[in-house]
Amino acid sequence: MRERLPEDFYERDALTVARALVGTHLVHGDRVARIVETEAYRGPTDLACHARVGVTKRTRTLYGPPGRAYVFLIYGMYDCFNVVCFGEGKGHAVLVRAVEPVRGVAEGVRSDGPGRLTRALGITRAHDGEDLLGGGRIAIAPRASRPRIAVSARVGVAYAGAIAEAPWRFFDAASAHVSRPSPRSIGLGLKAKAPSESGARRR
DNA sequence: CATATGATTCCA
DNA sequence: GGAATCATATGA
Repeated sequence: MRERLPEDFYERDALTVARALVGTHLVHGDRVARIVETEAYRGPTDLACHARVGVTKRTRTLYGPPGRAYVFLIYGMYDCFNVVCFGEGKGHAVLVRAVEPVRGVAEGVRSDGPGRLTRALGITRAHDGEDLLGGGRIAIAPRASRPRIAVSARVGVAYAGAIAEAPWRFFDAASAHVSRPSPRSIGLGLKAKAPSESGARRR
């Protein structure tokens, strides 16, 4: 069996884990793919995170122990794969948004995008709560080398307000399998301004 | 019980 | 630009 990331890898803030996961390998059975894009979701105070509604049937896994898969259905038709992190009760998780096929994925099958990658790897809601640390079907193996990592705001969470602009998305700057082209490189200090959000709102 | 909506993708 | 499609959350 391939080496797995240890428990303490996941026992850190989602922001740290999200960055560290870029370049690692996601394994499901004989299918292997390299993670090239992630996003951090940081618990109840993060208005884009499912943890904002507290512990419910759906968020039970999210609020559970680190190192487990949190898989949920989105838009009635796609499964999103996340890794629970930080600590039990924290509600932190990292969404894997894109992978590049390494082995066992049919030619021509796309795996850029959270819905596409679960389909390509055969991951479904049936895997929700699976332990990634033990001998389960899904594993994450350490990366061999450190990719050049770019940063941007998260995708598809505009409803969450100002926190949607936080630079909590990480991706391999050299990968051709990222779910969408590098937005502006906000990693270089040039931050795009959201006109509607600037002067108007205050809470 | 009724209704709104989303960490998306695909098609026109 | 808009539809597809359904579990979850929220309010009556």
